[in-house]
Amino acid sequence: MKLLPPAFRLPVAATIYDIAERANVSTATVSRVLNKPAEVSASTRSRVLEAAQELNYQPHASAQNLARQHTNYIAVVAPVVANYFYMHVMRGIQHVLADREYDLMIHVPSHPEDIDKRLKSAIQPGRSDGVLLLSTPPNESWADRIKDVGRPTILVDAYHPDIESIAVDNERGGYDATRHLIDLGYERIAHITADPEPPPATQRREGYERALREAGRDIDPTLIAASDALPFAFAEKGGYQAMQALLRRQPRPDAVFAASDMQALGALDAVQEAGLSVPEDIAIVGFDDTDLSRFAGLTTLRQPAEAMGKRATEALLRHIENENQPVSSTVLAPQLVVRRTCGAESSSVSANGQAPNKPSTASESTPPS
Amino acid sequence: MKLLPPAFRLPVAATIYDIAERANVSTATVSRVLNKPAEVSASTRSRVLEAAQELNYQPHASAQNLARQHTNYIAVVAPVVANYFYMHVMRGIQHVLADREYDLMIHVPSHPEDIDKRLKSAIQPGRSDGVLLLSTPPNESWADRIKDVGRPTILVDAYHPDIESIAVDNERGGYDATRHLIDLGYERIAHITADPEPPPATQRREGYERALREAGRDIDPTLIAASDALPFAFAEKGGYQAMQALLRRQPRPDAVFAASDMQALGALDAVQEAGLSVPEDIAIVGFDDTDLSRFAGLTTLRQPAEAMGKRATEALLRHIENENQPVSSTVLAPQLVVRRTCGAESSSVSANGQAPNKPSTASESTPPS
DNA sequence: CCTATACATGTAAGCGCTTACATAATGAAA
DNA sequence: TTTCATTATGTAAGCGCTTACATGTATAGG
Repeated sequence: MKLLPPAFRLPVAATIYDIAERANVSTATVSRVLNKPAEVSASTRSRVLEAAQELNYQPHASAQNLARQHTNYIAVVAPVVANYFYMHVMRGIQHVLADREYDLMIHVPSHPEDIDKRLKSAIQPGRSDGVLLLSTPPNESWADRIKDVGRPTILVDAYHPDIESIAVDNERGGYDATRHLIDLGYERIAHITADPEPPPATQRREGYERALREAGRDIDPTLIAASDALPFAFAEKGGYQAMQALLRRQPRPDAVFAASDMQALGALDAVQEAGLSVPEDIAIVGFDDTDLSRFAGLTTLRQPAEAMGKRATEALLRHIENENQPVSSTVLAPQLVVRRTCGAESSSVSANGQAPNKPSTASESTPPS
Repeated sequence: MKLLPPAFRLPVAATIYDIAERANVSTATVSRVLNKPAEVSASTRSRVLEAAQELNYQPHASAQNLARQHTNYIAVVAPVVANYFYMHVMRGIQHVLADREYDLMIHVPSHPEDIDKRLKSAIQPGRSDGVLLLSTPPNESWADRIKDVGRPTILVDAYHPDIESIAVDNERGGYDATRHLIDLGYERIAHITADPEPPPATQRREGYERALREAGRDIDPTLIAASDALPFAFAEKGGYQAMQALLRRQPRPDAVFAASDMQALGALDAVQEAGLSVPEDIAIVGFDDTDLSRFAGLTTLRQPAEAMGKRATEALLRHIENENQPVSSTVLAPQLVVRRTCGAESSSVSANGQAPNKPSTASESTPPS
């Protein structure tokens, strides 16, 4: 080991070769004491450990990944980062990964065309051991690709028959939301969705329509407003614009079910800006139940985001760690959270608008694949 | 290439060897067409490309990382995921990374003792090309370690003389918040912090104290409430508990400056729960300006989180891509955002509690290091 | 026609680690 | 003492890619 003055010593990390030399053993032995210490005698083990200590050794992750044929990385692709729903899903993911030796890699497309690039990256060989696709339903071509590559993959808030998935029952949520509004006596119930309409939005709309039909009402297409889905379908701005359109209808709707909380919040803004009040003039129900909704007093359908993240990650690890798990798709029931904006203000509501806990209606099913 | 029936073909990815064989060239040539296509003749280039196409080739990331001696990964370590401030910082990071070929790795400690493990992982050889430390001030030992390892590192919302950093002027923010309350005529201005107190909280408290002193008032230690910092110092629960304590003081404080918006929101809850109202009985000012605050009508000091993420990432890339950048530390001025909870309701306020845009007081300085 | 030059491709040595297999050393059984 | 396990260690071949260098081939200049 030739010494150079500190200023000129490049910060080049020690390798197992350095340790081997210093401890007078082969690199194989070094590797063994680091990975399966039981297989090496106590005396050389301590000699090696000491050398490693002195050299401040840290294994080179890429080299390990290459040699071991796995990375201990989990890739997640999500449409956006700064969003309450994904944030909570991430918390769930992070929660189960905390005790395990996996690191999290996150891929977020910067625009819709970027999705392909991100997906490709996520399933690229040597990049991750498994991938979590949040609100990113794969088309057939991608589904094939995923199966071909054989990289364990779980869909969250999306569905495909051949890939394990976990999602909320969106149709039911849409139904429950609308039904709630009907029961409260609203007459002209509008709906806010996005265009193009992501699959979950479609299902929510279908639930909305079913509730209306079941109540013997016609579906008035002029009461369904689809806002521009870019950059993110469920964003606040879309709800704001869609609501503005709805306010121009004659007669005006007296209630709105928005496909997301962010849209609902945008709608709320638009209503108030028009000098009307919620829920007196127009009632609003959202979908998601982000923290924001609590503060805004939004009535909404709760998606158990954190739980979804947790369960998805557990499923993913199961697939990574034992081959040949059957693929299952589980659907969670969303839960109606009644707050201020629907005008159902019957029971007392706590300071922050949180409704008293309703009996849980959550249920789930894991249909055979 | 021996063919097996599909069911038995393990999904083993094609390598450059497969391509080389199929295109009748050496692996060096394959690598060249993939990386520096200009150096190879058009005819063999297309032959290779075709073979790659047919084999559905994707390079093995770990192998590339090992051979190239860099990963194109950026590691970020943040104390929590599900938090509005970090979410926005992340958005900034993601935004600048979008066009570049870097992927994001995120490390979040599951509890305070876990930080070491995460930091170690973040700077481990072969794991990232650079690291962003959010609200994670390194102690001396870690600072040394980081310098030794030579991995480019940027501190966000933290400071260390030897490491590039970007943060808001917390002392000034604390001063401005308190000053605002003083100017509005409040007499007994309390403060909510955390215990142990993270450095930014200390600075905010110092600003609070300076404003008080400057106004010729005494600092009443019974008006400074420090809540339990776990699991996350700036969390809602802490503010709630601290506020409960403050409400027991005689005479009661008539205003509170909380070290974070989440704490402020918790405090707001506590006040309302006690049957008092904001701002009539007690005024509240927070720090951060998350979206939550907008909906809650919270007066607060805005930290430009997204901009911080952006600039930190740009700085990081600068360090990664050209050696020997000088280390600089930049501090941004926080900006007072007046809303409902401080009782300054002079000007009209838009529907969601957003104050009309004040002239920006933002400024910044980049002291020589 | 010979040589110098440029360009295209191949050879092989890494990058830092893991691991199957071979070898050596030790002690117990015969 | 010889033999056979058993255990500890070393040897070397990968993992899949990149790249310095060597070699080969075509082209232009003399």
